[in-house]
Amino acid sequence: MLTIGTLSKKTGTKVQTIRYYEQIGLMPEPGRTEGGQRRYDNAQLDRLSFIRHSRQLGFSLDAIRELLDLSDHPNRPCHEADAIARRQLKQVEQRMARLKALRTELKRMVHECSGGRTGDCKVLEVLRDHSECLTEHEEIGA
Amino acid sequence: MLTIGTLSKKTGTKVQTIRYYEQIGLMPEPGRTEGGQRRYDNAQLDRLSFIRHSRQLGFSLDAIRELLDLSDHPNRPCHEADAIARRQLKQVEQRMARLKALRTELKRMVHECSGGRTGDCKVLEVLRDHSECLTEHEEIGA
DNA sequence: GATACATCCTCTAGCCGCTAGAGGTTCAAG
DNA sequence: CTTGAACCTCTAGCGGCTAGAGGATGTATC
Repeated sequence: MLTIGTLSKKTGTKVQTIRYYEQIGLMPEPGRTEGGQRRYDNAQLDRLSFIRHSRQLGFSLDAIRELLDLSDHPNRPCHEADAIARRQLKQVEQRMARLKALRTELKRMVHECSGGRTGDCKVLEVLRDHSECLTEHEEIGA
Repeated sequence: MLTIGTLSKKTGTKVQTIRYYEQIGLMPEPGRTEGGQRRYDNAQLDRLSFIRHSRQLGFSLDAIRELLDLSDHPNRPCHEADAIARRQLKQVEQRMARLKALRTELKRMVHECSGGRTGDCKVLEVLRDHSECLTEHEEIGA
């Protein structure tokens, strides 16, 4: 049986985060000692590893909830899991495309800065005037 | 003089967001009508455009605060603005590198899914077992 | 058995950058 | 003078944690 601290170290998850996952129902309520401290078993270690690994791959907690559910039912068809992963892949690709455009613009800004006064600074000038940009980059979130 | 709604449309910023920027001191307090409604001038329109454009390029509100401050003092040397932009560029490049690794992994997962039962699903298998991954992808945030 | 002290507990509040909604007021057109 | 769109303030919520207060427990050592 593992304490929350041990689980924390083994999975690289902060103690508070583990408790948070329990609170939102992503991790099950573990057993407790007489004094009320949490004790975990290996199934729970595996579950947390799954969650963490999924987070590292960028899945949202909601997506992970679905994936865990699928993982808990090995006889269901797996196209749903596949769909979730494809969705995630698509998102990653969209974000990459956006970042690529941003990088281009930032590089140009930085290269053109001649190191004089802020009044003539190309960086600030570009920020002031979107029409100096080569690309559109409308979306802000994500 | 512009109403907040007009300013909103001109800059593509939601009304609440404009008020939020005022609240956190990023936008100055505008003039008011007798009845208490906000009225903006062109300087404020420019400022908001600057903010929005910077956001589109991924700058944090804190970074934008610095940039605005620099922009307000045209006689200072501009290496600070340059440094902020370089920092931002670096961040973008790091995020791109991370996303690239994620994309590789996700692609592999999706390609290897044979469409059977979840019990044999490659997607779920990879999530269960990090050692099946080709790349490390440790960081979660950002 | 006492003591020390690391780890655990719950609870609340905060981070970023907004966004939504309730409930009420003002402005401008007709 | 009435309508109704747009405005006002205020509070609370999103995701995904993170930090800290203030107190209880567990384990190793004497």
